[in-house]
Formats: sequence, structure tokens, C-alpha cells
Amino acid sequence: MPELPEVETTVKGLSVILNQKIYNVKIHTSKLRFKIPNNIINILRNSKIANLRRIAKYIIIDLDINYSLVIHLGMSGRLKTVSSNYKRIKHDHFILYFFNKKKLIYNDPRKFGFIDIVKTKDLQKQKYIMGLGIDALSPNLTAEMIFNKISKSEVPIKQILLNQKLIAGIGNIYASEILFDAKISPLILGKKLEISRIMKLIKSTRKILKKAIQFGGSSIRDYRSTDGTLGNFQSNFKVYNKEGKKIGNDRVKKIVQYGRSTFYCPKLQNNN
DNA sequence: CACTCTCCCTGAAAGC
DNA sequence: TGCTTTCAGGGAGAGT
Repeated sequence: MPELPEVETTVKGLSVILNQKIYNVKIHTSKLRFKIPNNIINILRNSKIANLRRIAKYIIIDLDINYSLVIHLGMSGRLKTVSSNYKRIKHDHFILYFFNKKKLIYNDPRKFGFIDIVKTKDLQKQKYIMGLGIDALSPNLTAEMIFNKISKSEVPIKQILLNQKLIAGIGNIYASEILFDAKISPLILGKKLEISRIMKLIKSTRKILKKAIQFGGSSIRDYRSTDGTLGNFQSNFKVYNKEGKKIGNDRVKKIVQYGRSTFYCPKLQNNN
């Protein structure tokens, strides 16, 4: 599922459309999580891709006309760049056609993602961007910063990691992996975490997310080819989806917190 | 305000 | 084997 590493990997792979000019736009399904704005076609046509970046789990495609295309992959969204002989498949909802014959395709079976077009200068004013906390990979992220925000929190740390208003970019899969790496119980409440363990948590966050990026993301199909090759970090999951797996003399346990599955080792992560 | 729960959707996997 | 049910996950919005 697309979390920070998958989005980062996707953005890097989009470099093939950098500086390319759009000659047409087709919306096959406008009803995603939100409706794709009607004016998007007119704005995008004849514009050029000027810059590619990531904000949390949002893909930002800046155009040369002071507008930015915003794409969120939701849970099942994919972006792929294909050549002119590509035949549209099921759930290809949105297509950009470039003058160099390439196409950019947004495919999303569950339609939980969304596509928006905004003036670049207004990007930070969008409600979905405005509330975001510091990026999980920001070098400016410090333990003190987090401590100040969670030192009174009665919410378990697993849920805190998923709160995009505090730290942006971590999703359900990496939350379990990060807590396992930091040897911190997912059940421990925010207010119980002292600075030293928050430091460890931040260290593990950087380690796990960076490693996942190196491996090309965990579970997204490789947009650079059409062969459906999987990103290969999945095989690096230590606990996610590994219920019952033996680790030392412990076994991975699955619990449900706030309706989300959590995987952890009760003995190795037992600091409640 | 802070927090929890439900829902959006489809396909894979489990259950029968 | 094949049909039916359950589950997965990000985040907005409703509810507490």
C-alpha cells in the first residue's frame, strides 16, 4: 500500500515526464474519493511538467503555468508511465498524453485516491495539505518536538504514528515495522514515552523508511515497466502480516487497534 | 478541541 | 469446485 516510501519511489520514477508537454487529458472516471475538477483538462492541456515532488503521501506535479497537479494514491492507486501502444486496462481512470508519445496513467481499483489541480501558490492553503505535521523523513524532526505534542496523550503510540497531523507519511504497514525495530510496544501510551525512547523511535522511522525506499517500495507495481514486477521490500517485513512467525523465542502477534491491524512481538516489545 | 468510529471501494483470500 | 462473506487500508466527516 502506498505510504511514504512508495510515494517517494513513484515520484522518482516520474522523472521521465519532467519537462514534457501535455497535449491531451482524458478522464475516464471522475468520481474518485473526490470528483476530479472539471477545469483540469483545460488547465493541463499544453502545459509542461516543471517539477516533481512529494509532500507526505501526496504527489505534487508542478506545471510551468503556476498550477500544480496533486495526486494522492489512496490505498490502491498507481501511476504508470507507458508508451503509445499501451492499451487501457480496467481501473485506468485518468490519462495524460505527452507530445513525446508517453502517457501517464492513474489506475486505482478502489478509488480511494484523488486528483486535484490548484494554483501552486495556494497549495499550502489546501485543507488536505495544511493540517499535515512534519514529514517523517525531515531532518528537522526532533524527539523534543514529538515529546511536547504527545506527553499528555492517552493514545497508544501505534495510533500516534498514524496521525498525519503529528508526523506525516507513516501508514499502517510501516507503523508496525518501525515499532518492532524500535522495540517499543504498539500499546504504550504517548504520555508514557520518555525522550530517549522517542529518539529511538525517530531513528527507527528513518532507518525503516529509507531502507524501504532503497528497495523501491513495498507493494506497488513498478510503474516504469508493465510487467507487474513488485517492489521488493515486502520480503523485508519483519512483523507485518507475519502472525505466528517465530522471532527469537517470541511469536508475532496480531491485534486490532482502532480498527487497524497491528503486528508485534509481545516479549520483545514489552515496555508498557 | 481531541479523540473514536464509520464509510468510501474492489479484489484477494478465507469460509462454507 | 464455486458461491458467499470477510477483510484490507488512508483519511474525511460524523459523532462523542
